[in-house]
Amino acid sequence: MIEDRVNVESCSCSVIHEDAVSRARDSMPEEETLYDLAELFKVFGDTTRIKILCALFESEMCVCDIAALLSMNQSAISHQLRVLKQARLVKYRKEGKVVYYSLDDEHVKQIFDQGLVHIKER
Amino acid sequence: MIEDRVNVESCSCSVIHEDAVSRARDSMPEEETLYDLAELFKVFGDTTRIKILCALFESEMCVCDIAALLSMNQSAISHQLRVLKQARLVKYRKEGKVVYYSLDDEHVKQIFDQGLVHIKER
DNA sequence: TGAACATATGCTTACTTGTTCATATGTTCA
DNA sequence: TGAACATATGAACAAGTAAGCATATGTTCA
Repeated sequence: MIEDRVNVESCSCSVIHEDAVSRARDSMPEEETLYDLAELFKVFGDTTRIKILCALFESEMCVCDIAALLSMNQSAISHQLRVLKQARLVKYRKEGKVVYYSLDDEHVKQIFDQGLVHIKER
Repeated sequence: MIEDRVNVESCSCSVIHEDAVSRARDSMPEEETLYDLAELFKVFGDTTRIKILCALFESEMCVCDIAALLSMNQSAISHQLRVLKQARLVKYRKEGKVVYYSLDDEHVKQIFDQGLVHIKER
């Protein structure tokens, strides 16, 4: 062996701690899981959506209510509710022409609260 | 009163459930808190950063190790570590020219795990 | 001191994303 | 049926962002 350090393509530098790297590689969840996880947190990563979730902690609400609460137009809220719905963070029920949104899941609040704990300390 | 429904500016529709809206308004954390929370989750909302955090669950690592592990170049990792550092999710120690990064906080894993629980069910 | 190396950073580019506007869908009620 | 209304959605635009390149900083060691 001419080189005893492994050069990985698209990385200009060499592995310093082989053991740590391979342990990390072994413990790493599969690609898809990590992707889904990032997608989930991405949904939490917007002020409008955070506010919507926060509002729904209190009670179910229709689109108009949320729009009024946040002083935003109905379309913007509707678009964001779609994102939340796709992430299975909210569910809805229809009553005539009114659509009521509520939390789909108890984890939502737990994730939210864990985040709060982090930003609150210091 | 000619109108008994409140029309809020920049919202084309009217409040349907006054009580729910005002309750939500009262329970809503202050603007800054919600903003910070969204910023925090935004940091979790990227596959590269998720992978970096995941690697650091196992042990501290230097920039080159992480770059090799993720098959990405050193610059990209360094940029992302900066973001993680600013969000106080990772800390670092220097040993000569090598910089070792590790988790700053126990919440990181708890937030991570809560997210995992959500995506794993169904 | 100077070469080698680990890391950081400014700039640029390609891509993503939140919001708005206009309009479509679907429901109620006179 | 048709007007009024709640919601959804497609297109367009502006703002934000991740990654790469080039280079700067700072450390070690001969």
